[in-house]
Amino acid sequence: MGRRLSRRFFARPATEVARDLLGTVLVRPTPGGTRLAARIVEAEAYEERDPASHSFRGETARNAVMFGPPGRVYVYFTYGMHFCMNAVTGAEGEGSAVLIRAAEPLEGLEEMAARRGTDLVHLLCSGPARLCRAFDVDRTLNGVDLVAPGPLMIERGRSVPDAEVASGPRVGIRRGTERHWRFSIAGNPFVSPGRPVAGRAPGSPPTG
DNA sequence: CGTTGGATTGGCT
DNA sequence: GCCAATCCAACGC
Repeated sequence: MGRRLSRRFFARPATEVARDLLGTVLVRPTPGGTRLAARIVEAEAYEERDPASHSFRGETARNAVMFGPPGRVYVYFTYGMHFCMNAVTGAEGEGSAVLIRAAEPLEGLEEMAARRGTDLVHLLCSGPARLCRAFDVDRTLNGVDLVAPGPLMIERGRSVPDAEVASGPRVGIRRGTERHWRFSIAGNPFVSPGRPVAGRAPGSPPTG
């Protein structure tokens, strides 16, 4: 069992937290008694004054957790069927967070596979909604503290050197595409496939 | 109060 | 490559 990240780790700008979350370990003791764990390989930063962020137009019932203390999980529902999870960052009162997009399964793969309906390891947690599905994360976990013992935590892992960090435009957004706030471990096979971002020049290189 | 479209995914052409 | 699935927050009237 690793050591949990500190509150101070999350009390920084989302861009720094997103980059530093690479290599850390998402841990989920499930109600059934299994421990699920996966190493984060891809994350995106969303700041308050960021047209792509849910917090851009101020606090609402949906995004309230984003404006709360750092280190909690903000879970949202989208496309009528999917959940995605974020780690809240920055100071309390500031609406910023990091979307956790993909992870490399480490423990509890059998349970993840059952929940995901596939045995293919590279499809278990490679995508924000896939990750939530594999980890049984839904809106009932919204607001859970990631730095305290509980149903969802993030623990220290092997740190990832700058040379292994890739960055590029965030996935699936229409505004704020000029901010290259998607961070991933370069070449890691568990990074999500994503989708091309509108407005990119034809033939521009992949963003890793 | 009605409309719109989304930080996605998987299945089909 | 295209599109349906399926809910609901945000926004406009």
